[in-house]
Amino acid sequence: MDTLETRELRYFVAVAEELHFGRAAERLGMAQPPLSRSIQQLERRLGVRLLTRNRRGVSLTGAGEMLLNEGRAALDATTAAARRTRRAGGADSPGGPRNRLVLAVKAGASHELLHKLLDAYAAEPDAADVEVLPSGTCEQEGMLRDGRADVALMHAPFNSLAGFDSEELMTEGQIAVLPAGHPLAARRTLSLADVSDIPDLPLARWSRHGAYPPGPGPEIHDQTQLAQLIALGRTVAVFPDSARAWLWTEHTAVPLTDAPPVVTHIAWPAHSRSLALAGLVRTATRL
Amino acid sequence: MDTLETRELRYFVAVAEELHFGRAAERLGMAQPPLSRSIQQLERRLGVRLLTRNRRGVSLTGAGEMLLNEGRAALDATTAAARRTRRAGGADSPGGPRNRLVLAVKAGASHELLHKLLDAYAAEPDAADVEVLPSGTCEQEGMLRDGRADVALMHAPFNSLAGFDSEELMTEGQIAVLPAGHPLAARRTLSLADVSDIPDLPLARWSRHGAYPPGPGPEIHDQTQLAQLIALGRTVAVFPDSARAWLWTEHTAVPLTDAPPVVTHIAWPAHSRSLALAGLVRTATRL
DNA sequence: GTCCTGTCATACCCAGTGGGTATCACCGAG
DNA sequence: CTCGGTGATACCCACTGGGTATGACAGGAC
Repeated sequence: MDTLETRELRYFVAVAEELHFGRAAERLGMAQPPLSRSIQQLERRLGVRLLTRNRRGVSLTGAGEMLLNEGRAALDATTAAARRTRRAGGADSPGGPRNRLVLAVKAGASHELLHKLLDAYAAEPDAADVEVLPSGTCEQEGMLRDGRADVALMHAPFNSLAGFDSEELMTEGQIAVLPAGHPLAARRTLSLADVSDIPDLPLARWSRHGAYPPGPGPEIHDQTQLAQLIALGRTVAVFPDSARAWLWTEHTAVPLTDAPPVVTHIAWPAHSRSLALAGLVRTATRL
Repeated sequence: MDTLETRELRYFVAVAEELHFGRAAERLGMAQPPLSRSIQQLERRLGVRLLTRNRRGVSLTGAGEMLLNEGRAALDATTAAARRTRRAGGADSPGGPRNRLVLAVKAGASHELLHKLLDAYAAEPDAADVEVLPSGTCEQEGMLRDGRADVALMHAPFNSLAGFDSEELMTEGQIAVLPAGHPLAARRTLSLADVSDIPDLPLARWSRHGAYPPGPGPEIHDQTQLAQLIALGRTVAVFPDSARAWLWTEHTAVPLTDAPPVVTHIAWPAHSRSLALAGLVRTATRL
């Protein structure tokens, strides 16, 4: 009577994202009429109009925006439940596979902390198997939310820790990475203003969801590309201190005086009760 | 194929909580056989054993524990989606009802901050209607999670802020509330050790989920009861400073030197995107 | 051992409904 | 006006979620 079914949420989110019943139905692998009817039933049961069907397409009402947002969260929680349950399965038989723990880390982030963590944890008695899952730019949050990962290394202020439990692991300053020959590379320190506005070295633009923000800088989608472009003297980048580990000889690192410090946290879903996770966190905070 | 339905989660959580198919079925308002079958289907689809059916009853496997925990979170998120969407409905027509915002507060907590907040927010242009929802001991978390509330005033370290976004509003010390005539009431300050072990004034035991922790103190379930018992010289209590507002003449408040400070936060679900909520939070942080 | 009891699983049936196809009603663009 | 494209309606069917009756099995009483 008043309990929303997962299917209904999936349908509504599809329609709300596409703002088009036909495309949404196609995405869902079904025909358009039953989808229309389903959404109507949903609106009736909630007693709320979710969409305004005007000539030429559909738009969201306030309640629709709310359901899109809350529904995504609920769907994530549901798929997370399925994923984590599957992952926990089979770990019951005493001689069987051990618990597994999926740790999401930013691809290309400092390996030093990660290595120390994994080594220290593996030495613990009853340690679970840790699978390291490299994630794209700031994708750790989504991975924790929908259960692809159980725990993540996050970097404030780039990742938002909102909605997770976390412990602080490390704080570091930031550096500008410049082509070795560039005049600014001779400076002992720089400010953000210095590097954000170098005429011949525009800041690179990272790919976000397949699109690029506007600007003069080159378009990149991975760190190697960026390193290459810096080495070629085409751009400059700002990184946490620990990025020094992968610099090339063609690169020069200069500390930034006014860049916000980068704080690495270990974060996990607040409701988690996994013993293996607790062990990993304990190990991490002791490092 | 791999998407868990809300119904399945509800069924499984019921069985996992009751550890008994018959009682779970009764609670769900259905017969036992379809429930059994449903759980079997769920196990097949997840490819994981969730329950061990041994002689005389049922127990949870590791995967079952995981699904109980994650499933509860998912169910909460789903009912929250429904509740919040219903609440947001009807606020679209320009002359219609305004947005409503449900604020959960600890029943009996300081009204001063709350009053200031409500007054200041009501003065804002485009302020939503704020419905204040008094909640039992530490129940604000559940209310935020399942959508009965949109935002809450929480008091660290009693409430856990894990899983929510929050802003700090106020910090206060704690006081011991003693019967006015008691010898210790003459002291200028006390320590926690002083009040936790007064032979003639055992600390009261709050009702939690209908049960009481063991101990010598009287059993209580609301603040008035407690005030009464203190006034009668039967017990002592520890409260935040702001509790001074409701003390009786038969009560004496003595500051505690070593009690952890109580920090009042305003907290909300991390994924929330409500404008009304943002306004309330903005008002609160400006107080 | 034989009951009896309490538990979950199986067998079978039925109705409700989710999904499909065909079609309509509507609106804006030419 | 017609046409293309949208969402809604009408109608049908198969599937499956739920019900009842019953089975299988383990413990406890004796």
